[in-house]
Amino acid sequence: MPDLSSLTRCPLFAGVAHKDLDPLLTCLAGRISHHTKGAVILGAGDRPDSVGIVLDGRVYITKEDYFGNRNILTQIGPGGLFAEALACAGVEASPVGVVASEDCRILRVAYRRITNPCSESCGLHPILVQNMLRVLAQKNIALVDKLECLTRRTTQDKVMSYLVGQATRHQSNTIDIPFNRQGLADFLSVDRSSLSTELSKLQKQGKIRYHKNHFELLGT
Amino acid sequence: MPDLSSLTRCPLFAGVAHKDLDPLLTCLAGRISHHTKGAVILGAGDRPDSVGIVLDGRVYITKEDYFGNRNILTQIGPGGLFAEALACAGVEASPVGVVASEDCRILRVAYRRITNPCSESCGLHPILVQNMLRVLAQKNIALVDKLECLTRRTTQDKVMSYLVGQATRHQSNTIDIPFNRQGLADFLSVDRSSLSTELSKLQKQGKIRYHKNHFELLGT
DNA sequence: TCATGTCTGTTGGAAATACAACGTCGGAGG
DNA sequence: CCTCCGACGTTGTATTTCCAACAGACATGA
Repeated sequence: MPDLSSLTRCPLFAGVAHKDLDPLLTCLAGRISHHTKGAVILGAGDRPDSVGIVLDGRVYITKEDYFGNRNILTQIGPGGLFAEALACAGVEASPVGVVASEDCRILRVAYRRITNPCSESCGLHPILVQNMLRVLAQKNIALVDKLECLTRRTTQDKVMSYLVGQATRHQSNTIDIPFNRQGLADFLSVDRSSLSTELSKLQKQGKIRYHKNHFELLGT
Repeated sequence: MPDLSSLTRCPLFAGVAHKDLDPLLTCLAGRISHHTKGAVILGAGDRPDSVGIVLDGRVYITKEDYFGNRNILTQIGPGGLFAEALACAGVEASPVGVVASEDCRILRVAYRRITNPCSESCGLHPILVQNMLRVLAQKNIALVDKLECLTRRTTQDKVMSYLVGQATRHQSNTIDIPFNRQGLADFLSVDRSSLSTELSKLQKQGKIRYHKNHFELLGT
């Protein structure tokens, strides 16, 4: 019996008791596959008819731009999902690729098996569907939040938009962000040194105060 | 019996026969409300526990930025959904507001009623859930596509990223885009005249050819 | 203690963008 | 036919950002 401990961290299986996991997987016809570092798990252009779940290791989500450069969009670790939006939307050809960034173990579940209640009425499908809805919706909200930062035209506005968004979410004027400078710059799609410069300006203008990852909004 | 003709265009009710709509709505406990132009349909901070569907008229989705400016994110017409991601994600306080941009009629359906099968087993809930998954997933993909354009740092890259994305989706090197120049500039968050300038440059460089809304990619 | 590496802020020149202003084109309506 | 008006492209200038290089702070480990 394979090690499924990562699934307890997987939002798709939230609310499913550990003892129910194994029978659920046979009901879902989940297939576990192994991949060595660098192996292509889902190729760009393939039909993404199943949801992928990372059990061990990490995978890159990649996409080619118009120059032909393969670009890393994000990295996903144990318990993480991939290709779930593509599967739910019924996309024919995946616009992105999935590549093993380390040796990894992947669980694949056919999308139809999740939504169609199984004959034995195991009763867990409604939970999975509910979870899937929540996952998609939360990702949706996160994407909109990021978009709101990126639509700003100046670096100052982008940073302030990000910080105010975080502060609103935490209901507080002091926040600890999960990025270092380079990470924040990448998130906002700006140059790191430019970001540092603009942060200094904002501090001199009395709008914010900060030290490393800790920020304080100084609204009037 | 109210006019529900807009619902045939609503992706949430795709695949539901017209004659089934009325009983389905009573089963969903859908409530129809009227709003005059400018009325607040969902206030920022309210709990979005139901999905909104525009039957007639149009609504704005608005959000305040950190200056206190109320900003219009998008406009939604007959058959369109709003607050669906917020409801599915179980958000406590809405970060956006919904305001009637014209006199309008709104149908609200409690989120739980959609996912929980009704006692009379009307059999349509699985269709609704499937539709909801598809709506969220497609919106997800659209957001990622837009993000991919906006993460580019130069206007040329943003435009090319957009055009190549559209061309890939249409499987063709010639595309008619649904924007005029100002619309495209807004979508890419750049200045309109700067966009025009960069488009000229791209044409002189022999990378694209265009006339009004019609574009042609001249890859090698 | 010293060497090393990482993270951060700063600086100056090059490049890109925003912004305002203007000319042209083509359609709508009198 | 003419005028008006909006969409589009072009130009020049001010502003902003990028980019490369460097310096200081800090942690780690020999």
